[in-house]
Amino acid sequence: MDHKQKTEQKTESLDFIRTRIAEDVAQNKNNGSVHTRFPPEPNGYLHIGHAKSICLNFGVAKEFNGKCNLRFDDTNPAKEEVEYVQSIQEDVHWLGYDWEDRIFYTSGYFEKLYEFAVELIRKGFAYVDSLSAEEIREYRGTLTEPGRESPYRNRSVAENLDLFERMRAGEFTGGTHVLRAKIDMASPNIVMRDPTLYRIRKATHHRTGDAWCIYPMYDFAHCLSDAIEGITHSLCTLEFENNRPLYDWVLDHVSAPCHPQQIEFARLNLSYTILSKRKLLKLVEDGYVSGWDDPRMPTISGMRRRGFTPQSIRNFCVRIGVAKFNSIVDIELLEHSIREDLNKRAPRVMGVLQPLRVVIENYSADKTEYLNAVNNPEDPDAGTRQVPFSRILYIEKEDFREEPPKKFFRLAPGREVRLRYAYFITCTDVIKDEQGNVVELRCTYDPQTRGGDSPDGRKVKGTLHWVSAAHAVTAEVRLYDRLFLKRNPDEVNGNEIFAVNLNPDSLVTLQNCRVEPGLKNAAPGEIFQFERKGYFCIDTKDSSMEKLVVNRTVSLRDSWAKIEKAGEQKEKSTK
RNA sequence: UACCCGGUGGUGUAAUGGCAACACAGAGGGUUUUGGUCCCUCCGUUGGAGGUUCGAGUCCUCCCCGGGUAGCCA
Repeated sequence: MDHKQKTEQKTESLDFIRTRIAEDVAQNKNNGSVHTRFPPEPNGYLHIGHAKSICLNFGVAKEFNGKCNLRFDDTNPAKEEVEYVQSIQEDVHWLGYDWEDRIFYTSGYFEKLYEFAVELIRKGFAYVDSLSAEEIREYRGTLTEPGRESPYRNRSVAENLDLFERMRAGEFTGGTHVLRAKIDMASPNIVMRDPTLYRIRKATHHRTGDAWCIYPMYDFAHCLSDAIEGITHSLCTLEFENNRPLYDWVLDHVSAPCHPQQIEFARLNLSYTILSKRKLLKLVEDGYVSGWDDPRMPTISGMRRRGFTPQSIRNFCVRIGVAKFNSIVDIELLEHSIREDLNKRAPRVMGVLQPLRVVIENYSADKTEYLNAVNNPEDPDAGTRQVPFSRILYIEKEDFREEPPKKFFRLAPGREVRLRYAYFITCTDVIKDEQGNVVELRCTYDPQTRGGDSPDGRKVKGTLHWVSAAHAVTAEVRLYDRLFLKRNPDEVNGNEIFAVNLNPDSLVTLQNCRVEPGLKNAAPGEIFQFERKGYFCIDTKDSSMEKLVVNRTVSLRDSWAKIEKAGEQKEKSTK
């Protein structure tokens, strides 16, 4: 095989959905066009699981020169709210996708759907049932036994038409009648045992108000909405697999404008994370988090506030792939995706989270120098900045150990380290309070090492970040961590609920952090790397000119923490 | 236990009858003024048993295991 053949064969591999769509296009199905849709129900905020679906639907459309619609699947007035339809639009846009003028609502099709229902009745494929909900359940049979036909199943077309019209007119109270498809009560697929198509719901709809009191069920509305919009490929999650025969049945029994192909894929599961709208709502309602946009939430709005970038989420969605296997993706992959993106784009600054005072004894008290610091070693175009240095500094508490363990390269009594972009300093004395806590370090600096290099070529193993006490800005820093302690938060004993697995330390707030003076003018939402600590962003809700509030998006990888942990475990096992 | 859908390293995805690939995680090493980044090495013969074939993760049969489905939710 020559080189050319090799590179030609090395085409990007397609997932099973794209493979299938590519085949359809190759066979000129739908005249070779591709049209998808993202159809959220506006009953909650979008989360990272929805991002997978958004990236898939909008991504597929773009790759095949097609279009993707945004459609609100709003057929249940009891659960849906305008707040959600607004947040959903904001989130999809923020992720970087555009539906142009193609924003639709299933509720916008209510009249057409009604007509399709009438068509079904006329053809003898639907009937009004007057059994109660409980009776319908009893008649349905079980997973292993066939169902029984409703005594109302053989009403005449005229009677069905009349009843359905009166249902619409509001003559009946909720629960007294439903419209059902006439399919097969003995079907091994329970979905096909005369599924309900319409139910009476005397509730105000967020868009249609009180214009309707009958609302179509998902199985009836969804396939027809797809057909009305000329969708070619209707991508949905695995739990609708059993519903596909019904999707096809409805389209085959009315004069639908086209027949989209439903394809199911596995929804996203993330370790240490809950992705169920019902449970996320519970976290919000019961006050476990501050709201849908709490930075610990896996919602798009929460992740945005936490400091995630749209690019990182899109990259993540590409990496996880699309398949039919129910799997759990490691949260580490998401963390890697955001670190990777932020590493390239986040300006570096120095911020001390837990300040320890350091006095440079041989440095003049009335002197301030401005030292040159690189803004981003990954991006030469990011330039440099000047950071002030003076006699009194803060360093990170954890960067000093009175009795340094093996492999600890940071500051200790008598030891010399480098202050980043500044000088080598040597610890000469340790000041403690009455309780024995270290409250201040006395150090000397070597004027020859300005900028961080020694003319005599001597090496130091540690480089510490620092800020000048007189120039620093005080900030509140919110350290966010995983919301749950267990890989699978649903794993509980007896009748406990998932909330028992909440991580009590998912938010640690530090009040007296000191950051470089340049951050005073940072705008809400701006992202930074605090060198050696992690990626942070200015909180968009609580930060102000008076009080800087900074969120930790994700820590840097910390190989010292690993070494230390391994050392501790080694000690444990030898004891 | 009726029907439907799945099983490839610790995790997630590739390989479309022809040398099991990529990423994450983990371990080890190198570079380094971030214990970051970057670079290198190591870590699976595809749930099991048969069969077809020159050749099987891929096709066939049986078995085992996992998920979904009994809303007037989506």
